[in-house]
This record gives sequence, structure tokens and C-alpha cells, in this order.
Amino acid sequence: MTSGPHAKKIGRRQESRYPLDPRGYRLMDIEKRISEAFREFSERSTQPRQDIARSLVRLGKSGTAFSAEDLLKRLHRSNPRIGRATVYRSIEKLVRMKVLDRIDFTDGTHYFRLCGSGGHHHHLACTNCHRVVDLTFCLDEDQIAAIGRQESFSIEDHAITLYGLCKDCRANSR
Amino acid sequence: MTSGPHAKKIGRRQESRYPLDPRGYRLMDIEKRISEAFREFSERSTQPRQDIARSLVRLGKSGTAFSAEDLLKRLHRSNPRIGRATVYRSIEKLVRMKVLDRIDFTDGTHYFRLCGSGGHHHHLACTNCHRVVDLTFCLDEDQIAAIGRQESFSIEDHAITLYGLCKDCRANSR
DNA sequence: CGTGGTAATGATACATTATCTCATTGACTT
DNA sequence: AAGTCAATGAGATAATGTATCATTACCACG
Repeated sequence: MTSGPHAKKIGRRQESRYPLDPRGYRLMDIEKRISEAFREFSERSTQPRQDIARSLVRLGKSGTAFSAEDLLKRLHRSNPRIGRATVYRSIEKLVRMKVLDRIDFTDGTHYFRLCGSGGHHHHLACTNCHRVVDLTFCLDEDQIAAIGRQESFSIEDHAITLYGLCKDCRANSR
Repeated sequence: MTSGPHAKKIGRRQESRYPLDPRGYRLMDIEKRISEAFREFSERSTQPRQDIARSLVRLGKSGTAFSAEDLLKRLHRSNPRIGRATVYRSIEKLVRMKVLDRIDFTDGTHYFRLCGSGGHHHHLACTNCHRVVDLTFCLDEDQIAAIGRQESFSIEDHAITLYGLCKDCRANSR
């Protein structure tokens, strides 16, 4: 539940014969993860779900974080009949399947993004352009356990987000 | 910006001649912090602000986290004329003054709560009853700096929240 | 103290984001 | 080929927060 097996060095990129997205993740993995997730939460392969999966793969390629409404608009460009409820329902399930991450910003907004890896990780987010970088560092499990004991909580999850400005946004600000 | 001077041991309670709230913080400090914050963001001491400060002190005593709408309802009980905008504006400013903390839950909801201490801290939150405990532990500054360098971000803030079930909610669940 | 300037307020409209309802559709089984 | 029912989509509704702006009421000043 805490640190997981993905303890590769921060910023290290793995080799692959598949094309890499800007963050260095294998696209085949992403497609596979999305379709697997869809299969897992329902047996029927419907048109809207195929559209959503295709859109998410594209967004995965560009590395962009998006709001629910962003995704809805993007889907409407190719098929205006797709329903708002379908998109929200899909996002909700994909977040639960850990295919999408939800990143909360301190101003109360939140964006979604394809998980870079299947494993446990945290985020570094640009508060200006909402670019998000996955971080594989984590808290010490023993430390968490000690806090849980001390406060009589059973700790089941945690989130760490670092906020700042990315290179580009820093350059473009006064 | 990161660890700060409030490095007292987790769960340790300081002595005082003032009454303690359930979390062990001095009430006089809370009242003083609220009125100071109000004074700082505006020179006028208005009736609604006094009402809000009084309500927050009470909520501080009970240790309860509350939603914006919770606070509005509570204020309406003693004065139904107080406006929604006033309450939202006050919360926003008090969060900015670091008198209130905003705690985001993984289901997308968020609650507010009087900061236990003025210093930098993080949260342990019960996902069932939304009880929140302040934690004074923090990430290592050097580690944050290293990540910033590696990803070319200027990191300006961070949030850590641990989620779980408190003693009571664990007992009351199946 | 009275009063004028103005910060703050409150009523309300509006905006945004998300959920609910339920008749209809269409994916899959047989 | 047809029936079944999960999934969808249209739109109503909910939940939450923001903008507008006429009115109120602090409080500094005389």
C-alpha cells in the first residue's frame, strides 16, 4: 500500500523497442492498461469506451493533464453525441482502477492524467501550466506505521504533491 | 517553507495555564490568531466577522473539520441574514492567512479546520468521520531540492496527507 | 457625538462541476 | 435472428462557488 516495487531512480528512463512518450513511458503499456481496465470494470466493449480509450492514449502521448470537461470537449469534436455522464462515469472508474491519476491543486481545481507507471508514486505539479511529473520517492513505511500507532489510526493511503513552477513557466514569468 | 521550527515530537502536548482543546492547543492562541488575521486583512471589525470568529473558536474547541456550507448553516442558526458570499470570502482569506487549513479528501470533497499551530505541518485524516490530526513530520529539504533540480522545477510548496480510519470509525465498522 | 466616505455586506443571478433519472440503444449470448 | 440487460445519452437537478451591485454600517474626522 505504501512504497511498492517501483523504486527506480528518479528521472531514470527504461530502454524499450516501443516508442516513448515525452515522459519516457512505453505507449503499448498505456494502451494495454486502458483496455485491460475497461475490460475489468465491464465486459462490454462499447463505442464510447473505445473513443475514450483512444483519446486517453493521445493525451498520454502529449503528457498533458486534463480536466473532465477538457476530455468531454475533446471527445465531442469527433463525436458530439457522447454523453457527459458517460465521460464522468468512465473517469471515475479509471481513477479507481488506477489508470488515471487525479491531481488536486491548492486553488481547489483538479486535473487527471494517465498514470506513468502502474506502481505507487506521487506528483510534482506546475501550478501555472498544470504539467505533472511522476515521482517515485515515498515516505518511510516505518514512519507511517509509527504515526498510525501514535494516533490510533489505521492508515490506508497517502498522497504527496510538490507544487512549483516548471522550467518554461519560470522563464515566462516576470 | 519546508520543515520549520515546530519540530516537537508527534503527540507531545505542551503545558499551559490556559484551557486546552481536545487536540491540546491553547484556546487563547486560537482566538488571538483569528482576530489578528481578521485585523490584518481588513481594518474594520464588522458583526459578521465577529460571528465567524466566534464560530471558529467553538469549532476549534470541538476539533471538528467543517465544510464551507457547514459553517454557513451554523452561522445562520444565530443570524440568518449573514450572506453566503461573506462566509466564502472569509474562509478564503483565513486560508490565505494560514489560520484555516484546507484538507482535500480522495473522493474530491474538502473540509476546513483551524490550524493547530502556526507552523508548517501536514495532516492525518479519517476518511469516514473527517477527523483531522496535525502532523509535524515533514520531507527532507535536501530531497525536495534534489527533485527540483532534477526536474527543472522551482518547488515552492508541498502537501502530504495520510488517509485512514480513526479509532472510533474502525470500531464502528463491520 | 454626528456625519461622510468607503469597505464590507447580502441578495441574487450566474457559473461551474458533477450526479441522477430513466427511456432508449446496442453489445453480446444463445 | 432475437432477447436481454448493461450501458448510454439527454436533460433535469444538485452541489458548490463566484460576480454584481445597490445598500449598510464601520470608523475617522471634525
